[in-house]
Amino acid sequence: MSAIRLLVLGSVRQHGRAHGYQVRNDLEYWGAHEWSTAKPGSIYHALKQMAKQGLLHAHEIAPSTAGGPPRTEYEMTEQGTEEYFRLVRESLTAYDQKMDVKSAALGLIVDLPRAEAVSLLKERVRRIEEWRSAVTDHYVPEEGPEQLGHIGEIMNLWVHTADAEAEWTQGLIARIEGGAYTFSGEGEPFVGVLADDQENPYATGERHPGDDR
Amino acid sequence: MSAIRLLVLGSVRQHGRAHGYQVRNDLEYWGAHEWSTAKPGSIYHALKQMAKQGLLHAHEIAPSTAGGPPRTEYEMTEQGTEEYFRLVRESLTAYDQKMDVKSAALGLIVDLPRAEAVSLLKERVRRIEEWRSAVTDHYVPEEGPEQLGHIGEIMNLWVHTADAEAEWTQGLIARIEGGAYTFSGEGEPFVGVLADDQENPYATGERHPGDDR
DNA sequence: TTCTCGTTAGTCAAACTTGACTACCCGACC
DNA sequence: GGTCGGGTAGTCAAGTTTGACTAACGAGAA
Repeated sequence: MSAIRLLVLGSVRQHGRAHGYQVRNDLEYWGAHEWSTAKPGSIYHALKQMAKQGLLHAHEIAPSTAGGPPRTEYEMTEQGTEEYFRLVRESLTAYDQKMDVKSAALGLIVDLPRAEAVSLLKERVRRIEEWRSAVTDHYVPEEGPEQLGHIGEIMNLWVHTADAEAEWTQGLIARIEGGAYTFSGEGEPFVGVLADDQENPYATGERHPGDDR
Repeated sequence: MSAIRLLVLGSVRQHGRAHGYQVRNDLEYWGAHEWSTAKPGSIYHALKQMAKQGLLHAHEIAPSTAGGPPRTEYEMTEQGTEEYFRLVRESLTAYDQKMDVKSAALGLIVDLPRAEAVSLLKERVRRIEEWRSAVTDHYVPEEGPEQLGHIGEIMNLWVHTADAEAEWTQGLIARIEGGAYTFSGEGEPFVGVLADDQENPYATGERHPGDDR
């Protein structure tokens, strides 16, 4: 599953009520167009789809004074909030080496209480290690690893990547346990969206690092 | 871009001529259903699309004696071969942190001459380092990194991942330069596809490590 | 004999993604 | 006073992916 729903729900939730263009701007502000499928088409599609499924409630709104077509504003439903937290938790614990899901989950992690964030990350590390030993056990043929030829390098890369990520996650856990960042229920949350009147420093259309796709 | 075309072209090329089910089996043998979008629908779609675009040539064939519907066999065209090598080269050098493309490229790297493989991998390392410095330069705000809050961890993860991959790639380069594996033009190639009569040890439907998606 | 199961080979609708496009308004420039 | 660029808000067709489904045949069980 892609990170698009997670990102869109996260944005709508922080606004309370938002229209597509606002969400689109948030995601651009977060840099999400560079590491996920967050293009206009996907965002509007996700909004409509989730409205159809009852995760969001849609309101038709007259065109803004700034010009442009009439907008649709979306609000979280109870069901949407539940789904949002389910997705955040799942994305934090599931090891599936997809950059977009990882990055999105990391950006939204502070919507959880600190203790839960830590325990989910520990679960993630546990699963990475489980995955690692399953792979090394399963894909080493009885005739010895030479049988795999250069194909063995694929597994080698996976394992190396998994190790690097586990190590990094341990570091993150330590930082969070050490009191870094502001989590849910700990006072003024980190401002992760643009206010209505705030300009977006990244909405320039200019090339950014990571624009390699 | 996904890895599906690369994988399908790689499989057809090694067979000389192949029908969809054969390709599907190869990809399963390679484990590709676990780290890429290689499901039946995608495979057959890619074959048809590439036939339409002139990368493959399609032959209608009577049903096999083993039962089932009539098959279509595909053969590489000149254009398809060109596109295949373009894709392999591009996938080896472009740093876009997509597991599927990386794994596919690694599996097909021996279709290139050894010297070229090495120089493409060196180019890859160069690009990773370029990307790294672009990211660290660009995303550290003037007011100091604290301004980013927990969002900075996303960048932190990227950089850590990039470093791990660069290091691993250096290791691979060393192994290849040290004479490991058999590359194009070096005699009997590594057998990377299933012969017609060979059973597929992985086509069991059984759960494998990495089935986390 | 008939039934069911597994293998062979592929199709299809629904969902999602891509990239380009529309239409409106405002302010600046010439 | 016209028009040109840029911001606002979104649509659309074409391409891709997903997951479930079909249909034919052979082998072995009941």
